[in-house]
Amino acid sequence: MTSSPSLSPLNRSFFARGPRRVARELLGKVLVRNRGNLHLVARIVEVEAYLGENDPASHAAPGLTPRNAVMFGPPGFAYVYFIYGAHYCLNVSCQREGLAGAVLFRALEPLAGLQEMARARDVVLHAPHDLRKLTSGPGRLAQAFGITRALDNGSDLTLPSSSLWIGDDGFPRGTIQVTPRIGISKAADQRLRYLLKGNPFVSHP
DNA sequence: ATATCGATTATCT
DNA sequence: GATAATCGATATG
Repeated sequence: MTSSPSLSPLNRSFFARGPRRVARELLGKVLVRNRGNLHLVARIVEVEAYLGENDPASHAAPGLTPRNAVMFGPPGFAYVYFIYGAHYCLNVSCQREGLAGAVLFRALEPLAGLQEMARARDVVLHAPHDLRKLTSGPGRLAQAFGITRALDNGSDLTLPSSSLWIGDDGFPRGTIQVTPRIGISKAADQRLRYLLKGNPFVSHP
C-alpha cells in the first residue's frame, strides 16, 4: 500500500452558508476530477463570492433564468457558464434552495495530473513557472479540468464518486487576503475576492 | 429577428 | 497597458 493523505469530500452543510463564508473556507481545499484510474487534483487558492439577487455583479441579479438556475437550487452544485465566446467558468452554488449564491473558482495550484492539464490547455511545460499557465485564471482552470456547461453544469460536487468534486486534505490554509473582485463593472468596490496570501498561482499578481 | 455585452485570455506595443 | 477574438444568453422590436 502506498501512503496517501486522506481526502474527505465536503458535505452539503459546508455549502449551506453565505457565499463569503463558503468562499473563505474553500481556500486550501482541493478540486478533483475523476477520470477512471487517473485523477486531476489542484488546490483552491483564489475564489470570489457572488451574493445572489441583491448583488448587481452576480448572474443571479436578474432573477431566475435557465442560465442561472443552478444558483437558485440547493447548495453544493456546479454552476458553469460560458463567457466571451471562448471560456467556461466554474462556480459552486451555496446558501439554500430559493436563495441564490455562488463562489467562483478563480485560480488553483496544480497537484496531480499536470501533464493531462497541460495537454488540455495546449501548453508545453518547460520552466517551473509554466505551471501558472495551467490553472491560474477562471477560464484556464476550467479548460485544464475539461469543464464545460454541457458536461458539468448542475452536477453534485459533494460526491467523491462523481466526476468532479471538492475535498479536504487537511492542508493548513494560512493567511487569507481579501480584495475587490476582478473583471466586473458593477459593485466593483466590494471586497469579495479571497486568496491565499503569497501563493504564486493566484490569477492577477 | 436582430442587437448588445460579458465573473477572460492571448497577443500584441 | 491595450485590444481583438468569439458566441450564447438576454433584451428589445
